[in-house]
Amino acid sequence: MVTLVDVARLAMVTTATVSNVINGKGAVSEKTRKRVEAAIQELGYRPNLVARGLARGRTNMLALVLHTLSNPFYSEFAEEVELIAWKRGYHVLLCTTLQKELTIPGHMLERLSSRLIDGLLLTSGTFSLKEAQQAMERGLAVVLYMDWEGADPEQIKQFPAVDFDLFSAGELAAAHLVELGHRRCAVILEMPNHLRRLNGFRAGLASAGIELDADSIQHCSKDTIQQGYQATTALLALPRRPTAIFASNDMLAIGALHAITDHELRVPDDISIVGLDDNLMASQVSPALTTIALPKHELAHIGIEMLQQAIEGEEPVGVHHHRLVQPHLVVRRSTAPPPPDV
Amino acid sequence: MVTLVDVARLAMVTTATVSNVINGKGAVSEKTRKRVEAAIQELGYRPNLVARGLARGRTNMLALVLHTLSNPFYSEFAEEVELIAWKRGYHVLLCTTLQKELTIPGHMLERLSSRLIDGLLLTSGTFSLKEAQQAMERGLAVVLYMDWEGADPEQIKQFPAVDFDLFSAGELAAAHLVELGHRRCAVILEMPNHLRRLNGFRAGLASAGIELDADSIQHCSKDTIQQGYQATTALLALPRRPTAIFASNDMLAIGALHAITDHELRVPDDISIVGLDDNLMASQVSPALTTIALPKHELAHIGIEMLQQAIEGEEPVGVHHHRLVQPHLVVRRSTAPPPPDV
DNA sequence: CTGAAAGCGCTTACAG
DNA sequence: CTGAAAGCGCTTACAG
Repeated sequence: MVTLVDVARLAMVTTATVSNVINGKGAVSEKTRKRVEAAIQELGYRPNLVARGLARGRTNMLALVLHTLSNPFYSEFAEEVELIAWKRGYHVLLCTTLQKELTIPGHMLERLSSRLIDGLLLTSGTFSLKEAQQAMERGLAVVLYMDWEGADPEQIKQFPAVDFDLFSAGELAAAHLVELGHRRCAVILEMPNHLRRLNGFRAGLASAGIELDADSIQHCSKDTIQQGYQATTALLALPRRPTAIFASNDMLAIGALHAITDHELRVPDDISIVGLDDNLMASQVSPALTTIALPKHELAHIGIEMLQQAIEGEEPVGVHHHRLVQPHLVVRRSTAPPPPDV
Repeated sequence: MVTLVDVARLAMVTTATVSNVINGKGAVSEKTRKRVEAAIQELGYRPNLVARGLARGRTNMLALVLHTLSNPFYSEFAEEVELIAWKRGYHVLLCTTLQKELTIPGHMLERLSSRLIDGLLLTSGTFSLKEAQQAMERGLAVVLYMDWEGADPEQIKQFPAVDFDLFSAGELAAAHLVELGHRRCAVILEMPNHLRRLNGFRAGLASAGIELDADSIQHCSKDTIQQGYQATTALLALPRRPTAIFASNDMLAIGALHAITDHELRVPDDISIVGLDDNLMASQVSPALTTIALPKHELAHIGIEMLQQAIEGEEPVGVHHHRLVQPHLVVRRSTAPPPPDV
């Protein structure tokens, strides 16, 4: 292994100087800089990042903590995060918590707080805020990503956080359906996590004077096609069938699509569907799904930016601002005006 | 930050002894061990993994290099890898190459070869074997994961490698359809990557005396629902419509499902479908997909085991064995005997 | 502009 | 069984 010392020796300077040219700091004369660079080239020198990490007290690694990667939403998001982090010179450690729940809680956090990483990107459903607090106390920068609405607002304030404006997402869905002329709308949603979406949807309908019946709200426990299928089957059995369904997630919406088709009804002719998320499958199913797109790239970007600020200590402690990313409507083929005969 | 020195001071021993009790090596008397453990508890000491990494020349981190996470197959696999690595005390760095193709090739590999990680899990479609070779020369352990069949066999031999037996997967699909009584079969597959699956399928049919017509093979360039839809649409337009379709991937199979349904035909009454992969969606679509399951867990497990051996230098250089993981048939509702009137 | 030196927090032979 | 010491490969004030 060729080290700084080897380079220094060949270039006939001290390691401090080599370090300076590599990091572009300190004043180095043009002449010795050239000499050092030549030596680096000749020896094929690559800095040892572990040694650098120890000396600097910073490793340029982040951990992304997710519940699971088996939901397209999260895996697309993870890929996005990794790309953005990469561009800024960070590596990202992947941490998935779902399958590990049986092991000692906190064990994971301990390993992560052992100076290996500079910061933590935390999505909800993984660690508790109390655990996050502990991580911060051990000197880790922490940013909250997504869906922490259920938590105590006082605690949330302790952290920088980014999220989608999901209330607004619900409103957008309602506005679209109202504009098409629907009045009998139903909702299938994952509870309790998707409450904001429901509230937004309800508010959107309300502003057009439409109410949402209690029996036209179907709860699911997971964001799967299957649960969407079942929930929709229940809706189709209603005495007054809805003309439009808002699904709080694209997976649920796809399940709704299947259920409706299997019941010999047509989307959007008989029933319209609006999803939420705009995952990769949304545009591929048939008919392509009208959905509320959540700009993952933007969320990932802002989150990493905030984390970087926290790492560099620019963030005034205890006064963390929270940011919301705005969703937007993507109209495809699963929505249309309600059938005339209803 | 509390360090080894602090612990040593409190326990009134030297750092070597503290290190020994933490790592459970060297003989330490029961009495001092207790004292050291008490000191660790009292101070809340956590070893600095970066310092340890530098001293040991090993970081207990792996990198998983994937083309993308946006295919459920890969994201499920990644989650599996992370879990297994975790249990063995490794962290995994996520590296996705798809969106980075425009940046300088090899740049990524350079960063990864900077002593940050002990080993590389490489799937195909990411780095070239030449680049992998360079990584090995820089002292990185490398294991090849999946789908390297297109590469030069002489080069492959340089690496330990695991893969699914995809020829056998194709055979299984054929055997199942033959057993149900199908004789007019079609294939949709991603080319050129899925050649082994096709060959296996063909061989399976051949052993029952059935041939595969050239026009009943549809190529796709990507594993997406949409491409499966289009390929199937083409098959449905054939003068002699097939009674069964083998899709080389579940996403394609799901696309086939949609296409058939949209053409007012029924699965499996009119046409049977067999997928390949058994991703999370396979059981959720309607009808649930009969498919050839690729045991990802087993592949992940073996791969990490091989990598660990390579890291620990137990693997004799240049004599790497390759392992194949056997797939199996999962029968669900998308296959049935062919319709009687055909 | 360059060098000599201490330090980051561990581990690992080697004495005793 | 325990200690004294060197070493892992960098970075960072501080002199000069």
